[in-house]
Amino acid sequence: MPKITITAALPYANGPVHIGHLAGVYIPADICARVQRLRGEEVLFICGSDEHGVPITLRARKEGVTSQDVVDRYHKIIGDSFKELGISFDIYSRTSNATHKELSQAFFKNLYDKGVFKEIRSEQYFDEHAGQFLADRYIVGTCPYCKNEGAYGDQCEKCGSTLSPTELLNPKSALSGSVPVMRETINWYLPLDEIQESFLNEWIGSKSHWKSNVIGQCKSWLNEGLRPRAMTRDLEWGVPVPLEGADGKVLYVWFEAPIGYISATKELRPDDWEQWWTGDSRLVHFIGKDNIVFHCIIFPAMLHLRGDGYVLPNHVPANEFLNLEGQKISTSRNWAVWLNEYLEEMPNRKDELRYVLTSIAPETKDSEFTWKDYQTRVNSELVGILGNFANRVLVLMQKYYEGVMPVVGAVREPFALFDRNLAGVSHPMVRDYISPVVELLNNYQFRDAQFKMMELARLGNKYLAEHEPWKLVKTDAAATAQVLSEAVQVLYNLALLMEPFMPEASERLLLQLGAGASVAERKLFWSANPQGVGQWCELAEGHSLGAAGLLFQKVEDDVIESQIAKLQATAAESAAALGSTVGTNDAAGEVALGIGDVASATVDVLAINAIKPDVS
RNA sequence: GGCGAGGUAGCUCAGCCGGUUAGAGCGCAGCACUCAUAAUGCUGAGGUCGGGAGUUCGAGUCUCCCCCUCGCUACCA
Repeated sequence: MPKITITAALPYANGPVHIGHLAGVYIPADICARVQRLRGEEVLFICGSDEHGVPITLRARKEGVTSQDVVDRYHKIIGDSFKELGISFDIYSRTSNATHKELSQAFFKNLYDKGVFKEIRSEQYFDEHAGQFLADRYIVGTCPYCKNEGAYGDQCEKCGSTLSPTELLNPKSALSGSVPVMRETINWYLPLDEIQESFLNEWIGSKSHWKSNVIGQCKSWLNEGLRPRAMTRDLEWGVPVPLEGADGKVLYVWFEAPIGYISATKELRPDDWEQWWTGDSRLVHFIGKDNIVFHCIIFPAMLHLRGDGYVLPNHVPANEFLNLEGQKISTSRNWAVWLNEYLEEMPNRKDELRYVLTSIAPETKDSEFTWKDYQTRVNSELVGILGNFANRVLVLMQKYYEGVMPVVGAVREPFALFDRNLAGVSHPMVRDYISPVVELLNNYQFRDAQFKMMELARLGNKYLAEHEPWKLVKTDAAATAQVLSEAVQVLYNLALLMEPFMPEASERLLLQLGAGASVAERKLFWSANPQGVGQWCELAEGHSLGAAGLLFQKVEDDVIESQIAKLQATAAESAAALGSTVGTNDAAGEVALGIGDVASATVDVLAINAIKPDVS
């Protein structure tokens, strides 16, 4: 049986995690990891903070602290909030630790010794004030085409032209505002062009089962023809290039960060980590659409060139972006719902967030989160359909049988929910509900899988409405026992089926059913036969149910209103702050960041412009 | 600008190797029920499937053109 390595994009330690990240990456990845564990697969779920790169140094400079201070702060905030939400990473590591430094340097050295890299000398802009080379993005000047004065060294946002820094008129450093000078430098490039024909075209071509957005993006790059890409940068903050005479150079973040998946595995399993990366192992990357190219082209290219049996990704189910109240999520404009704040302000509503974000997951296109929709989904689906079904069943059971599963004599057809002559995968409930959920999960269709799960709750409500045990109890004791008993079994299986989506609510419900949550029973449910399709599980006659309680609480209007008000207030505040710093030129400062940045987290470059350079 | 992904009911989204009356949830209207957090169940209204042209016996579904949104565009991550 192959091992399964599931990775979730490393969040960039430049800000907290928001609902866009969760909906696109961490919740689907968590559901996937939980399902595999329940099925008894050998799975590792790997993540950690991505702590290098220019934007972190800029934030540190802006705040007058060290880069390490910045990443320490966000690593803690991000890690704690993931843990509290119940994202079940086997490890949440970070790229500033020693294991990672050592392993990524070794990886680079290995490729270097194989003669993989091209050594290329080039002239780059250098900021003498700030004492560092400038990434194209951090050179600001006038666009040669449209004369926009706020154009970046790589692109003019106004007219959309792709630029190179030397084309900019009046170039200035976004760090210090000073005029940069050209300096010669040397960097090591990954020869993507050389392996396009021999490897990448065919490899990508073999991935016809991948999502259209992922394939499309890859083909777009391949069609253009790949070019060598620099794997080192002239920067202080990062993993030093492990070569003589490479002082002041670090590994490119996109070289080193994906290796973070491997180093985190090594940190977790020092003795057998290699089996997860070079053995009989399947690799799945959960990411947002903005880093498809890095996970589908560059990292696979690195692994391929490394050879040594390294596995290539089996699947990269990248998602699109989540919008918030009709607008793109934006860190610089503070237009986001931050996980750490949600957890504080909406206590005991973790599964509600998981549920809502799964039901609107941007699996095929950008999708939309609104607080009103959140309220509706919680109130009408979790409270109204699921919680209510659980509550009606449990209350009726207490009322009529004091919570003890009644003896059901001969099953009478008119009151039966399903044909008891069918078993295993042919069992009607398995065939119509459990198998489809499993199949959708196997297919990475988490939204549909969760919806199908909810249909079982709808079925339960319908079954009660059809047979009306509260009426039946007055005329037909045997039929009442049968109907309520079957309703309990539906609820029990529903509780098991809920687990990957809403682990805490599942646990609560199992407790109310007096079923605890034995591992054996879960395994039976999730992997009872070779297809990996679950088995219908039943509570025995005489079994005592636990105490009934409400599974979910309604979300009141005032809670929603205050969240919306907060969002608008903080956005207005941040707009005012930006406006005062950079005048009218505010919208130009958006730079998307982060390996895990699935929804346009941004930093304001021009605001940094106003900060005194630290020349010491 | 180039490339890629989208544009389907009031809202949020399915459907798209072309094939009978285009689906779901929410919202809305009516009915039923009263075990349940006024929850649930049933029925119904509601769409010229972004616009235009074409291929076809037949087009949300294929082709071409146009409009709009989002992403990528190689030194942001």
